[in-house]
Amino acid sequence: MTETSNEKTVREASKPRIRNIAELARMAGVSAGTVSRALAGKSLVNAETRERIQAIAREHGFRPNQMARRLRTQRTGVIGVVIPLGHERRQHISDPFFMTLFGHLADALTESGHDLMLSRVIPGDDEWLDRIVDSGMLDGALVIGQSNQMDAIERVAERYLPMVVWGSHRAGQIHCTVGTDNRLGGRLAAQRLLDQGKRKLVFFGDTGAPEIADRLAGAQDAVAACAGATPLVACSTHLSNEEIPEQVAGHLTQFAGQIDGIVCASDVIAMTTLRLLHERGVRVPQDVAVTGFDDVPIATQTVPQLTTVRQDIAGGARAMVELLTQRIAGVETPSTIMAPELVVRESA
Amino acid sequence: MTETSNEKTVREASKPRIRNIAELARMAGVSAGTVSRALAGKSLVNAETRERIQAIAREHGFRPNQMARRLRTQRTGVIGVVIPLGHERRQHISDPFFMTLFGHLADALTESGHDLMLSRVIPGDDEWLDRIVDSGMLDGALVIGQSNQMDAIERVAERYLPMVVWGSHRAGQIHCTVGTDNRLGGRLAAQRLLDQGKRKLVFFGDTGAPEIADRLAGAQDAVAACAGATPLVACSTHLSNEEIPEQVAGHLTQFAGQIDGIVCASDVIAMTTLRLLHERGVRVPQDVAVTGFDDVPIATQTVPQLTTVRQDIAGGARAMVELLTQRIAGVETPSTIMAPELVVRESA
DNA sequence: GCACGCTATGCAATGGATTGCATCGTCGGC
DNA sequence: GCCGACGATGCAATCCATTGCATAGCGTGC
Repeated sequence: MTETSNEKTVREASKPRIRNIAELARMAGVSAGTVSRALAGKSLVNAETRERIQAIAREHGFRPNQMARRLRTQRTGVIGVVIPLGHERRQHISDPFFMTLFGHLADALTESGHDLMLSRVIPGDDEWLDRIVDSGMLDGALVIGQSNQMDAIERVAERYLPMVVWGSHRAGQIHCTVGTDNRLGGRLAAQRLLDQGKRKLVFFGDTGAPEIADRLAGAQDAVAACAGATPLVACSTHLSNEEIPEQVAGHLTQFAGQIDGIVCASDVIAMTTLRLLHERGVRVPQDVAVTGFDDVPIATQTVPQLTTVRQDIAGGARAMVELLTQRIAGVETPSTIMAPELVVRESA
Repeated sequence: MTETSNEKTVREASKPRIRNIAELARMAGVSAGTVSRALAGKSLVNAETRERIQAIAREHGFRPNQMARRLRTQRTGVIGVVIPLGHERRQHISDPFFMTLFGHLADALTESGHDLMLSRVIPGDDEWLDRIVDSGMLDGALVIGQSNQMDAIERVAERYLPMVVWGSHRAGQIHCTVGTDNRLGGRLAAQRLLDQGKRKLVFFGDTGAPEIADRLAGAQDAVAACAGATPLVACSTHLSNEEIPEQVAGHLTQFAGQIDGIVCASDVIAMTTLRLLHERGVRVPQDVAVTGFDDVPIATQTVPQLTTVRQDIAGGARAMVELLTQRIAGVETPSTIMAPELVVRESA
């Protein structure tokens, strides 16, 4: 039954299917080597022969087996994009920042002729990244976010060159990162609130990830430098979509009436914060001003529109691919740190 | 220079690297075949020998070359996820619906032990899908959205069994789809507006994609069945994030004061609509009620929260993977159509 | 007319794991 | 003490495209 329906479906193309290069060679009356060269468009083959071979291939819809090709050439053309979900299992599915970066990476990789293989990992042991880079499937790896896996990443970087990581750069680290100056970004956000006359600020974010910790540090820098400002309070707020509303609501209740500015570690947190403030009848930005971080597309669609710190996600994606290409070629590239930019809209 | 830094980096592991199974076999004093069996955990090998071989492999961080394995076994364990960007080049990068589905697919595939290879294609010719499925890299393909590429998909489905498509099912079509009953969904949305006493409805969406066309048809069904309701007007609104605000703004200006309900083809369109209505001082839902479609996570974060038609995205993703698994095994599975569900929140 | 060079093509090794079949040794049964 | 059986392992074919080297054929220059 199974086989029947299978065969019925498989065999219906107009021309008999060509299985491999040798078969095509027989049909064309040449050797397999010549077919290989002809299909690769090499100039070593007579133009006429090449055309003939390509015509047959086209007619029968033949395409050389990629596995064999890759085994032989030792290059796969595949780049692994790895998302370590260190603490937040569900974070990235709906996280617009990650998805935006991912989309741009897909664009940049496609343009440079690479395929993209996605691995979402819940790091169980400390070998998860080793397994990926040693699979023999990849020409290189792009890691999105360090999560709490700095050690595992660092260890692999010691021996595996073609890897670029989105995240924070710490002094002395081996692995190559692309990322924003998060500390400066955090400072810009807090400074904006201070400039608007706000003095009682809180920070919403999960400082388990190094990027977020940097943003908090930057915000603290700004607040500490401002006479009359209450010391910045950090409220742990995870990045998972399910948890944000509850946690933010808790914070807002706790600090009701005692704060006038909120530095959010991401636009997603900010968006929820805006909605919950609205439900409580708090006016934004008059009563409480709010800043986001990332400047993802939805930041322009919130009510009120979000004042946020922009990361150049598209540029970062291009940089990651460019650096990776160099590393695949054997060049030991340095990290790239991009400047954040304050985008003033309505919420602060 | 390049080579130097490369060598320096490559050679730093504690143990000398094992290149292939034969080398490991020599070290263990057995044949390559035995090593292969031992690493695969097969019972044909003596338990003691197996342990010894595995120990050596672990110690040296050896993992068998996947290319060779796949070439030999003719199975790759890789599923291609294909996103045809028929008309809207930028749509999917930021489209939360797509990203949510994609995330769930990634989960489901990972759980079933598959790797995920992403292909974003701008269909240039009518061979784009052939190229993907004939690459010899994939055990199967999942196509997200039919876009305007029904013909290309249908043609490939005639000869290529292991493919499942997210989208609409049309009578007589060959390819296997998983999707929501979009017509019913459209009807539910419009009916909700009618039930709230709205009588002058418009539809925002791009009917170039079959799913959207179905939603419109469903909405029209409901409106046509309602005595006293003005015929539904369809306003073309593309799904790309850059175009939505402009187009929606145009529609709102055009119909200012003449409408009291908007059926949006997606939550993203609805979200922008909510913001623009707010800017114009139009109260939602009192003056104009708005419905979305999809029920993506951000639908709960809008102001006011979005009344929308829920698609079971997670369930759909699981269904796609399940069907694909069967098709890989040679079973000709039928399409799955899921029931939509109206989720009433605040906007209608 | 011969030697040399160039182009087009064939030949065969190569990449690395998998697996059916053959083989060897050992143990149990009678 | 011999034979059959079974467990463990080796051998070699196989998957399929790529590519360095060899060669055949033709043309040209002297």
